[in-house]
Amino acid sequence: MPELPEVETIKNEITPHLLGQRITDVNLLWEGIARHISLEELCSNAIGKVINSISRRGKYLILKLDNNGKFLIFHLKMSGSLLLRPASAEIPKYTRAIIQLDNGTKIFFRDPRKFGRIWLVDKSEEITGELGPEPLENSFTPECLAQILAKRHGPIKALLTDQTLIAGIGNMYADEALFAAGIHPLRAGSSLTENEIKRLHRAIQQVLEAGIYHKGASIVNYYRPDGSEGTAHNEFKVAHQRGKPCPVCGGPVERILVRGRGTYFCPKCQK
DNA sequence: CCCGGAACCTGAAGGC
DNA sequence: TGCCTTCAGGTTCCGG
Repeated sequence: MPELPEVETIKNEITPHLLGQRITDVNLLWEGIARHISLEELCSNAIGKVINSISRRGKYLILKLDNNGKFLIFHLKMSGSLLLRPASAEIPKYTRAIIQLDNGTKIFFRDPRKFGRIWLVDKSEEITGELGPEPLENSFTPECLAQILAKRHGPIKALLTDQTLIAGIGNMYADEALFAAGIHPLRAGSSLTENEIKRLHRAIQQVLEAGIYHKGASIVNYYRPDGSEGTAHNEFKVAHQRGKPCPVCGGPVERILVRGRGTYFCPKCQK
C-alpha cells in the first residue's frame, strides 16, 4: 500500500523521466479514475503542456504543468502504481490510464482495485488543502505533535492515520511507529505523556525515513516505476508479522482491529 | 467538533 | 476441483 515513503520513492524515481517533458497524449482505459473532470477537459488541459515540477504532499503526487499553471494530481490509494515504459511496450494488466510524453516514455497508471484517482485543478490546495503537516519537515516538532493529540480521545493508531492531523502515515507505518515508541495502539491520544510524545515523534520520523531509504514496502501491490519492489517490509518489526516473535521480547506479535483496520503490535512491549 | 462505521473496489485466500 | 465467503485498507460520506 503506497504511504508517504512509497509515494516519495515514486516521486524521486519518476522525476528524472518526467521533468521538462511535454505531455503528448492522455488515454483513459477506465474513465472512473478521472471522475472529477470530463475526459475532454482533462485532455485539452494536459496535452501539449510541459511538466515543470513534481512534488509530493501526504500521499498525493503533484505534477505542475507549464503554460497553464494547472496541476495534475494522482492518488494511488491502496493498490495503484505508476510504471514508466517505452511507448512501444505492451499495456500492463490493470492499467487504468496512460500518459504519453514526448521523450517516448509512457506512464501507465495501474490499479487493480480502481480506488486510485487523477485530478486536474487550478490550485493543488483544492485537493491537499485539508491535509495535516508533513511529518518529515522541520516544522513538525514534538510540540506540534503534542498539540495535535491534546484533547483527542480516539485511539492513537487511528489519529496517526488521520490525514487531516498528520499527512502521509498509513496503516503499516503507524504500526511500526507505535512499536518503536513502545505505545499501545488503543491508547487515547490525550493520554500520552510528554515523554511518550517525544518518543513517538522520533519514531514517526525514523520509520518513514527508513521506508524511504529502502525504497518503500512491497507488502501488496506496491511497485517502483521500473516495476521492481521496495525492501522496506523486510525491516518491519510488527506490521504484517502476526504470530512472529517480537524482535525485542520474543513474544508473538498480535493483530487486532482498530477502527476496522488490521493493527499489529506487541502486547508486552507496547503499553 | 469528535468519533465510529459503512461504502467504494476486486484479487487472494480460506472453507466446505 | 470449484464455488462461495471473507478479508485487505485510503479516503469519503453519513449518522450519533
